[in-house]
Amino acid sequence: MQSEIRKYLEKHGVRPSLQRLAVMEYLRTHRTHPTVDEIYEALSPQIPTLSRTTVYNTLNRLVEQGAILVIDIDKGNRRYDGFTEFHAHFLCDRCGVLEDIAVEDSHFVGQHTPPGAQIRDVQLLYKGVCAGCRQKESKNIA
Amino acid sequence: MQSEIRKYLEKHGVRPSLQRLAVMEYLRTHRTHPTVDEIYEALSPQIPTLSRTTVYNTLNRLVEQGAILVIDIDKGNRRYDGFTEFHAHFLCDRCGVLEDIAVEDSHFVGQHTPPGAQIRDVQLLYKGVCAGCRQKESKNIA
DNA sequence: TCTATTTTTGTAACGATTACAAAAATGTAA
DNA sequence: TTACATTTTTGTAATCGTTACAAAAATAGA
Repeated sequence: MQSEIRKYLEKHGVRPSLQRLAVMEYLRTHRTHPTVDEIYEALSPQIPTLSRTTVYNTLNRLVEQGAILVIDIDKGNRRYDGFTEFHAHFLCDRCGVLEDIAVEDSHFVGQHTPPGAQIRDVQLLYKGVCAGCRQKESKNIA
Repeated sequence: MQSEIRKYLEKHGVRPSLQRLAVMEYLRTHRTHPTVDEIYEALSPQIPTLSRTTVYNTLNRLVEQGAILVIDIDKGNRRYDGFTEFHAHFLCDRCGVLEDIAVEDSHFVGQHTPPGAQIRDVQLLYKGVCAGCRQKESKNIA
């Protein structure tokens, strides 16, 4: 596990420090698209000296090097995705859960390019209300 | 023109005050996906007493009522879109320009819904470098 | 070991957005 | 019209995620 993460970082030109390994491994083992604070809180017990700034720095570096993706949704906190293969996301407006959606990419990638432009990234986001929140709301009304 | 904007607001349950009409009309006549500040600066000459807070309030209200869309891209400022029919966007990483892209919506809307969820909005964003910025960069290198 | 470079850390600053309360505008009823 | 209630606007202060910065710690190379 750890050695795979190490190779993954090196492949993307990121030196595998303790903190970077921990952040990268967290993203690879938690497909919840966590925020900076969620990552910081989760890793603090293991790395008591960890600083929030380090988490910010690390994530920014990983994004620059193409090792992870940023997802900017709604207001507030940025979220991160350790898996860069093309896939869509579903965001629940109510509880904020953000899920992966498998999508055939042929309809998106390489399509709809403005003349002369070069596309580097395609983001497809579905927004709405998840099954759980719909159930809660229907109970409240009834 | 003005009366159409007025009808549009009323259709969405928003009372057509002077400020709201101005913001809504600005979005319908400038398809540049402006930021709060761009809207504020543009309308200040016409409405000298205009407050930035009013622009924020108005935009939030319009979004709530489904009259306009928010686009959260990268870090920094939120951008607004006065046209709610489905279309994709292209964002230039370099100059920040955000353009509409006409897209056949059959591949997206109503597709890929997680079980039990209700979809309200679909956002498709292409990121890359626009024709103009590519040209500038190739000149700098040569 | 010694030295240069990179990384981490904590604090302070920044900036977009929101909270809040007062002032202004608008609507309604007599 | 007047009086009163409601909505909207406005300006300031607060909030909060993120970044800037400089010192401390860790790491790499000779």
